[in-house]
Amino acid sequence: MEVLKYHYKYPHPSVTTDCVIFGFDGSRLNVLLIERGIEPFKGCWAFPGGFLNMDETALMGAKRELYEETGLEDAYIHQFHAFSDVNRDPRERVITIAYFALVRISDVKGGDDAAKAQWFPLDEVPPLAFDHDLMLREAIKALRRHIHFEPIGFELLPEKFTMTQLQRLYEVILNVKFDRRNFCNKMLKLGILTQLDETLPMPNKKIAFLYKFNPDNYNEMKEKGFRLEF
Amino acid sequence: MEVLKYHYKYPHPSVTTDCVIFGFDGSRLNVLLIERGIEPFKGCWAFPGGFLNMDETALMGAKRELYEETGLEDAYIHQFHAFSDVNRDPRERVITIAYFALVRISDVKGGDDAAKAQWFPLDEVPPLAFDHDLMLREAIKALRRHIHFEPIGFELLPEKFTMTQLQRLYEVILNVKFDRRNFCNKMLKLGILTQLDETLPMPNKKIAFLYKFNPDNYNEMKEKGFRLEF
DNA sequence: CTTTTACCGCGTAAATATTACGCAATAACA
DNA sequence: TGTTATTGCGTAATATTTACGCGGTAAAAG
Repeated sequence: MEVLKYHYKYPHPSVTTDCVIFGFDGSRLNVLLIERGIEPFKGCWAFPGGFLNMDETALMGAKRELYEETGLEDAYIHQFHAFSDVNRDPRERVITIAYFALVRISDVKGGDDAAKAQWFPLDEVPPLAFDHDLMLREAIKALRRHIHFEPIGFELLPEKFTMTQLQRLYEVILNVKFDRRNFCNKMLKLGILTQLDETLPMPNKKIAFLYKFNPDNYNEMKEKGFRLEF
Repeated sequence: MEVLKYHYKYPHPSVTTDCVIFGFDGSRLNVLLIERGIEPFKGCWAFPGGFLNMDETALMGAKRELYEETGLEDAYIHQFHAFSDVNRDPRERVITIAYFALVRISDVKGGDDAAKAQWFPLDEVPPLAFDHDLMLREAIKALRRHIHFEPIGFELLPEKFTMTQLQRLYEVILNVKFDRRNFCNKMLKLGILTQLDETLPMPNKKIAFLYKFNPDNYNEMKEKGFRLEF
């Protein structure tokens, strides 16, 4: 029998970090899910996550989970809620500090983990393990609020992108429709975009200008307090 | 010697909830602090908080802390961040799920706790125990963001209030100055205020109209997605 | 007792931002 | 070769925000 090494006078909950990883496929917002290989909820899909080590912060834990599943080390990552319902894990009391991450789907390599990982568009997400359905709703709400204070969309697009791609992204995240011309004017007036000389190298339709994100202007705006209204 | 009852194969952190309680004294935003009676940080001021019981959620724990210090049961309360730095508590690994609460200072009774509690205006807050200085900065940031999505100011004012009081509150929270006439117009146009026939019963200056918050209209707006821009 | 000062409520005009479209050009597709 | 979808470049109407003016009241100051 295994020796139990850690003794407490009062019971302590387990603490885990979960990471809701958002990606944009050009038309829809996706999340990366893991198929659970063990009970409970074996065979169910869930967000990547795991127990927090005693020498790492929650942020470090979330980054570790992200790295294990995607190979990415520098993605945008943000804590949005701690979930603490008493019976959210059937095994024992587990408190989860949840983060969302924004990544480029094309940058994601297969994880080190043997676990099966797969992207799901938001409207095709299957029922999830634990309270992860709730977690997803909260992550989306947090993302929608966050987008008003930081132009996080750029983390989801390729380095060079067309205005239409950017518009689609904002429309999908906020679940609204914009007029193309008005959206373009507003975005350009912000001054955080640089128009490139290049045009779309893979033209299905008419050629379109490519833009890239201008980090100098963006960081300056962030200092002064960014506000993006739609 | 005490018997240690709870055994784990892997170490578990302790989990606590802390509650940053905001109050408005008519001209400044205040927080309620507790003078610590025990080590560590004995004699230092800190936010009320304590260990989470195994049968309560973090929200229940935060409400319990709030009740113990203020006697209030129905105050506005909102989770804003989980703090997880490895050495934030010198005794052991402690993770804190932090909430902020908005209360009317006049409603606060002395707590059940023997602990010494005292209101401090934000610009007179002493150095705090643990990482509570950081916690306060994060709470203020969260409050400032939150005010754009919910008219939380009403939780901090008396039931009947003058437009000037409301303006002061918003100015103090957002750290800006508004034109009195423009602020008034904007607020009234929102449709969440009801003007009362009464006037200020304690007139230092000219008599001023009293308003109250109209919960029907407010709740309706919240359904449709509230956005308060300043 | 008179003046000063600080509020209060009620406005309005100018500047700015948002919204709703028009239109010609390009390229895929039938 | 016409149809359709998409791109870039506008502009006019509308709404919102901002910056003030004015007369009145009351406490405080001279």
